[in-house]
Amino acid sequence: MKDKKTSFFEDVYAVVKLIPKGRVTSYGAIASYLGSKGSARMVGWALIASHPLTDIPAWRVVNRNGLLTGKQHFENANAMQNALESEGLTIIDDQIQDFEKHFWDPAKELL
DNA sequence: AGCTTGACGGACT
DNA sequence: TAGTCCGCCAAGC
Repeated sequence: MKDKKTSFFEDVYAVVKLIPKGRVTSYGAIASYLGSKGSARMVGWALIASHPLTDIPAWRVVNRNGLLTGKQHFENANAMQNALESEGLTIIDDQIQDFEKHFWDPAKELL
């Protein structure tokens, strides 16, 4: 469709919504899956716009270090960590433990 | 119309 | 190994 209005955002939302419970992914992984690898910032920017949507489990998206860098953008920084722990994850000092074990790569899992 | 910032990531020193 | 710089793309000022 010429209406390529398919904003980078909508694409990000679709992937984030597909993240299974108890799993997490990184901005770069999503960006790479979308084809805009290198523009991980855009993914984060899109998630900011996803705030009012509340249908986007943005808390399942962290940086490649498994660090909750974006918790600051949530209404309550504790909400992000709490949500992840509620899904069976362990977070210490805003860092996900065994992050690689819970890592969910759309380019592989979603494929 | 141009500069700065920003939920990142990778490369370089 | 750790610290620093540059690059990506869009929005705000």
